[in-house]
Amino acid sequence: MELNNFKTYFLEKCELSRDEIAQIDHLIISKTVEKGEFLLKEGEICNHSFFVEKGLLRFYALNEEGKENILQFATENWIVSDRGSAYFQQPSTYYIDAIEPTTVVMINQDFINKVTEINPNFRVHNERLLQNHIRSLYKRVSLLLGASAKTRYLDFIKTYPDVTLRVPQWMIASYLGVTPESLSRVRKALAKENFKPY
Amino acid sequence: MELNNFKTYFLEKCELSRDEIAQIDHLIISKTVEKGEFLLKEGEICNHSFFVEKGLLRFYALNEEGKENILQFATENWIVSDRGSAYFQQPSTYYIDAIEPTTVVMINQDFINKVTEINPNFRVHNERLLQNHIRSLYKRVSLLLGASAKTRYLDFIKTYPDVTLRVPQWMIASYLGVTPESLSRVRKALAKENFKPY
DNA sequence: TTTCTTTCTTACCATACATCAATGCATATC
DNA sequence: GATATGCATTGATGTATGGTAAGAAAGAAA
Repeated sequence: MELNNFKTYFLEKCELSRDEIAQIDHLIISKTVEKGEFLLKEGEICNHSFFVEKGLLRFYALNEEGKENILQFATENWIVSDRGSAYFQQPSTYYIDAIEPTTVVMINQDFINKVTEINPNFRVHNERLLQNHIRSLYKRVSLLLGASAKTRYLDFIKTYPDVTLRVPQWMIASYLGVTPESLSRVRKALAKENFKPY
Repeated sequence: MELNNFKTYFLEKCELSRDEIAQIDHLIISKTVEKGEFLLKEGEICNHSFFVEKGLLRFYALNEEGKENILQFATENWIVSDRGSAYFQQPSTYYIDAIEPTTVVMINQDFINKVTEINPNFRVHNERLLQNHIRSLYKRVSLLLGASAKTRYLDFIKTYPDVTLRVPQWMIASYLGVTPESLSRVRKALAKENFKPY
């Protein structure tokens, strides 16, 4: 297994040297899952972060009526995890499954400790990830509080054009907090006003 | 100024000793603002985190139409900040103002560096704050995606009973993403089914 | 007290979005 | 080829919530 995305990520984003990466090579554990397979289910403790080497994951919750609320998608070079579950060692209330056949690198606390030991810069990178995450969540909340389905959809395809093309429409609807039917109508209205995303 | 809440917080939550707190005493800067005064406005870089010693703050954004979307309230012992703005040194898109006359402790990067130096345990505490923050944001997004105004309101008064009693209803409405009128109707319906929060 | 201001409520109507049900249209399976 | 399955669209209708406007209630100020 090559895992080139993962290694490039560490070289460029985390500023590790090739030599440093070689030192942790034996700790890199990857896993391949089929479409529909789960990496995390409600009730489990989420002891890994999943780096998407290839493929597409979704992170979602079930509400009381059993409806899926998609909180996040993750394509190549994204990391997804219920960090809270890992951090507080509490059962997760979320699910992670694969929308496409997907290869992930499984990052656990051991791995993080080791990398931090080799290069303390990794800690800085990790914090940047958290900060970015919070920012995107703030934006998400703002949009959900105030914006129409149309506005939210336009923001989505602008922010995640790659995801837009790879996931079924009903999942985008779930991410936006509307029904698939409503999203279909939003798209129809946009088409009528001659909107071209690409 | 006594700042007992702040010091107790550091003693208990951050596990600093009295001696260690004495060492940073000269770095503790507090500020008192009147009701309606701002601690942060859109366009400014948010170089502080604000620990609420006494009073009540709100953290909000304005949408395109000028409507306030309240993202967070902060009562005694809470910390509020646009950490993203501080971290990336970019102008904030948010506002922080006082709902009650409020005394805050202004925490800047210098302060954080100094405390971390004195007691590395502070870093752990800081990360716990971030993790908790992300968890609460996830929950918020889940509720906004799937739950009715009534459900969101019930969750709010359960999660923040103290805030519920101290802020005007139209601000709770703004936090929930509904109009004050709608919230009033939700409350009426709850009263009719003989709901007692306390 | 009286007045002024802000907040909350209520009534009426409008609208965005949900729900239900039918149809179309691919792609997969037999 | 026929048929099943999953997804997108459409129409009819329902419902939750929004918008407007007015009045009631509660504080704040005079």
